[in-house]
Amino acid sequence: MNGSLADFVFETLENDILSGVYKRGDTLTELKLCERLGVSRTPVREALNRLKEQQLVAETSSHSVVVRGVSEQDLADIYEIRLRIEGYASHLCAERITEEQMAELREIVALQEFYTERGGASAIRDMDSRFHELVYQYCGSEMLRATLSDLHHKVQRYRKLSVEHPERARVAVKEHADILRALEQHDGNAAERLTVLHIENAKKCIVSATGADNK
Amino acid sequence: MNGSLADFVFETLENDILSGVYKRGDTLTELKLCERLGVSRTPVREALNRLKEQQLVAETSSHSVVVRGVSEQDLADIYEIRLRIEGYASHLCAERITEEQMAELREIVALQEFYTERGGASAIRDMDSRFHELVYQYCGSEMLRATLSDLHHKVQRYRKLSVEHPERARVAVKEHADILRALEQHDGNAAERLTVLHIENAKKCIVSATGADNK
DNA sequence: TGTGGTATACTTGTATACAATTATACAGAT
DNA sequence: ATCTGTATAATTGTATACAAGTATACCACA
Repeated sequence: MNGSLADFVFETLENDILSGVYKRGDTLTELKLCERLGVSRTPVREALNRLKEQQLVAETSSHSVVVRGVSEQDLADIYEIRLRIEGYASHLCAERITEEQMAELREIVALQEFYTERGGASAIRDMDSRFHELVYQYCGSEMLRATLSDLHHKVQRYRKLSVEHPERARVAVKEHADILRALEQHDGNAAERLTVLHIENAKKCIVSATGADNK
Repeated sequence: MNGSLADFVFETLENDILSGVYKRGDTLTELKLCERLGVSRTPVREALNRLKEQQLVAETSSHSVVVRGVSEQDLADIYEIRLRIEGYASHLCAERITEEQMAELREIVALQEFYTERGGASAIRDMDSRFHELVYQYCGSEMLRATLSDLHHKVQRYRKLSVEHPERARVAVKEHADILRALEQHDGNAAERLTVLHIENAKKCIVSATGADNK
């Protein structure tokens, strides 16, 4: 482990919340967490504050912290938001991306193809995440990057728990390759259209897997 | 003052950053802030962490905190994002809003009209904020609420510093009244269209005022 | 049995002490 | 003069002590 204790506590609690160790409505008290994790209150407080910012926990009127989690409805809502802005990010990215940055993206997609053939769920997820994060980064809008990164991160955490869909993985990597080509040609419209399609498909897959629905 | 010291420190630093007391690139050290504000490191650390989450400061590789602020480019980017999702929020709101919630919104718009006639820049801004925040809340999507609230808050902080535009205030309140009517009739499409228009106009105004541009 | 009040324990907010890491300044060598 | 190594100072990470507020349990009383 390399990061700070606050990072460690944050990641532990994040996992515990998303994997159901703590259920929605449970209340977290600093001292009990200290005892369980073997650290002092300072890193625990920092972790709790970060969880608050990320909406994974909420604060009651009397300053106690209760678990909120990410509901299936949240997940559906996140996709609805991404549908409306992630295409724009790809559009900007196509207009602004440099050759050096393109090389990085190509590398990621190649690796993703490799792991999809070879099998390796966590590596596939990693490559998937990195592809999206790089597009967010190279779109040149820091606000867009921060917003999308936050939403994407929430989905990733959720997906980590669900069973992977090998068929979806194969299609997803192909969709990434399509987007890559559009970025390569600096074709903003195509990149946007293909990205929206990609999100729509991802949404369908995860919504049918979890049973969440927006209607 | 009612909130915690951490709140106080956060608000103070937020204002100081946006009003130029601290300029982009300045490095903030905990101890100096403690001395200046007369509090201990604990609330200062919490405030700095919140500023990090909000991208108002950034952390260097060696854990020191440097001011980032909200650039005019950030502002333009925020409007581009809001253009793409705030209409959706209004659409959902129109479909889901209750009569009780409508009453609240009516009250806000009435007050905004009152202050616009009477003059009172800060009250007008307050009502404007509250109108938008209520729509975010009543759209029923917590993810959308959190995302838009964050973006809107960033803009508000920025606007607090710029000179008010009396003409724009008059038009804005009229646009709110139009949106209100669409919500009243549960007409999602109209609410969406009018909201996009509202954001477009707000963007034009603030972009021309600050000189920021997206092209 | 139910209600109100008080003492107690619990929990969070804040300050501070200590440890570990990182930056700075200065002396000596080349 | 510049570079390098080391000692020192500055800064952050973590733990803990103390204060203030909040909830809880228990008892007296109606």
